[in-house]
Amino acid sequence: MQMSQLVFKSLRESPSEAEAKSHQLLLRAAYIRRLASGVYSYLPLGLKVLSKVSQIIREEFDRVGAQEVLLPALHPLEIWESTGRAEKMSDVLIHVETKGGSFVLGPTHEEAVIEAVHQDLSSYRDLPAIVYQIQTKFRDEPRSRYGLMRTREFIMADGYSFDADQEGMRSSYRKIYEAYNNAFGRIGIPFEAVEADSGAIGGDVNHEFMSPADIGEDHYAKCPQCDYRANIEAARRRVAIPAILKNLDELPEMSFHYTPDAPGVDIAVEAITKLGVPLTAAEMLKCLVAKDAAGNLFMLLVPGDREIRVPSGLTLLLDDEFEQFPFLYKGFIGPMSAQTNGMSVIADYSVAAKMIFATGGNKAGYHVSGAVLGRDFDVDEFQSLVVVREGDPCPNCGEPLELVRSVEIGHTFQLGLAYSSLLPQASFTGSDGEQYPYFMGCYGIGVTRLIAVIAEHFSDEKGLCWPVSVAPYEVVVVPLGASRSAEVQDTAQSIYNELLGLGVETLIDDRKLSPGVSLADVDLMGIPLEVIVGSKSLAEGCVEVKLRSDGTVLKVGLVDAVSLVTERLRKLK
RNA sequence: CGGGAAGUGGCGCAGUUUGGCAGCGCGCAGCGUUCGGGACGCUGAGGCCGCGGGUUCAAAUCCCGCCUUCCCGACCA
Repeated sequence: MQMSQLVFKSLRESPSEAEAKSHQLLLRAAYIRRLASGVYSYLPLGLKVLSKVSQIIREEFDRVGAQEVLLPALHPLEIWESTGRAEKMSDVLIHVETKGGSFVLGPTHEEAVIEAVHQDLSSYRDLPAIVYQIQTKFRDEPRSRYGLMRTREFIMADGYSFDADQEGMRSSYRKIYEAYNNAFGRIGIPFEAVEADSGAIGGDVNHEFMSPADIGEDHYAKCPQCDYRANIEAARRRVAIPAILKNLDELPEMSFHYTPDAPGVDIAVEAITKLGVPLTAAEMLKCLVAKDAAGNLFMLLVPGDREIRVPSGLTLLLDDEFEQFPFLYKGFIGPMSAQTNGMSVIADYSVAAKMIFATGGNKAGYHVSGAVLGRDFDVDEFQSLVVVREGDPCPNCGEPLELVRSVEIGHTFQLGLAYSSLLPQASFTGSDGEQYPYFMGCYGIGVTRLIAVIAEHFSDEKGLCWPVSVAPYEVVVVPLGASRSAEVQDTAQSIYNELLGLGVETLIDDRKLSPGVSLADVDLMGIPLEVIVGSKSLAEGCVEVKLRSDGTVLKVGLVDAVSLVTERLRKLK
């Protein structure tokens, strides 16, 4: 490709809207252009990268036996109503009214894929099957940001597996897990698979693939000692529970304190301390009330200095929901007699370790101190209920955990029967002639987000710096002063032709520009290998081969130039 | 949805305080001189100053309303 023909013009300064490095560079080097907030066009260079990333993912899906399909982006509203997700995911759904009825733009494709394949997977003989697509998704993000990082329209590679039983599902899951590791490995970015929370999609075991990055919006806990890795939303910590519990008889009585204007933990601690009972936030019991889908109430107990991690399946009560329960005094809730009021009590393990707490008095304006586990309140179940912090003990080995800022680039779910149990058509006939629901899995890679992550990771002060696996071109030939020197012109042209002839994806900067501009543009663009042809080195019978990633330049004789380039390319791959 | 900042030629910005010819740098077009790391001279094109209303002899500038964009937070398969 001749750069004079390429739809490309670099920007010397980045548009003020761009904050993240990847966003700035992708705009400056003419890979993408913004159409609206969180909506981007891919220019020729951007599309080349997108195609390469997609192709790697495609090959790895294919390698484990998944079959590519293409599902619609436009979904009849009814299929979303059929699983209740028109309601559940209403925040992100973009609605489209047409002469033919109400539609939504697909943010994900569980319903659509079932509609697409269930006729063809109607017998146990048809299973297992994995299909995938690489397609545009639409989500009405409340806050798109960081260029391709979080957008309202983005491309995802999403796979769906269909199995006859749980063991089959696990086996399909392992295949995709492997495919993901291979795909991210080929691209060459750092990543780790971590245990994850299943969130709104629901289901059983799942993993997130995280890539550490400064612009990451997620954190995961990592144990430096063992292989424990978990998303902050799923991470647990170890709590040591003393073997000998305190003797109840020797403990102080529970006493009430009048703390009228002290609903939160911090001000309650202050108020109670002022009343002559010194206290820290850690000695306070934070009591939150949540409900499950069936409307059952749960009281969740964590130490006052910790943030709660709400178990999946539960949601905290909203303000107006509190009013439905006269025994709940918001800001003054305590665990005493929770069971009598129909609540199950779930406490963090650390509650069992400490046993004595100050907490809400279950009366407006009152707190208590000296509430003792097993005497003044009871716990139905202990769990790890707090959001882990840097330094918390690893649940496996007890070493202090580290928190890593990262970007979610992929997610794999074992859905089990979560969707197939809701949709009668999501079933097959077993060998006994009965109908059974599919055991499903679903898997997603944010392809366009990946581009942002790659750009973020592979860039320096000069610009982008793509790994060969996804670079828009492998080599760029840069003649310096070609308009003044027929020799430079001819040499560059013949190297270019020769590389093209060998099937190397090559670009030549045939624009009539001064050398500084040309070299700066080419660096900004981030092509892995630059072949610089100038009169100075030509006088010695040489050209220069520059490795963009580390800036090293190798002078090489004319006759060896092409073979050196192809050899270096081979090494880089 | 809450808090903050900003919208002036393709990009970056000044001008708004104190109303009075719409400017600068980059980019773009032409000519010439340059030429191994974003060169220079001359000439030129390109603007509904986000949109709508109001005040005024006069509005980029003051007032009211709206829209858009970005940042922080809430949210997030």
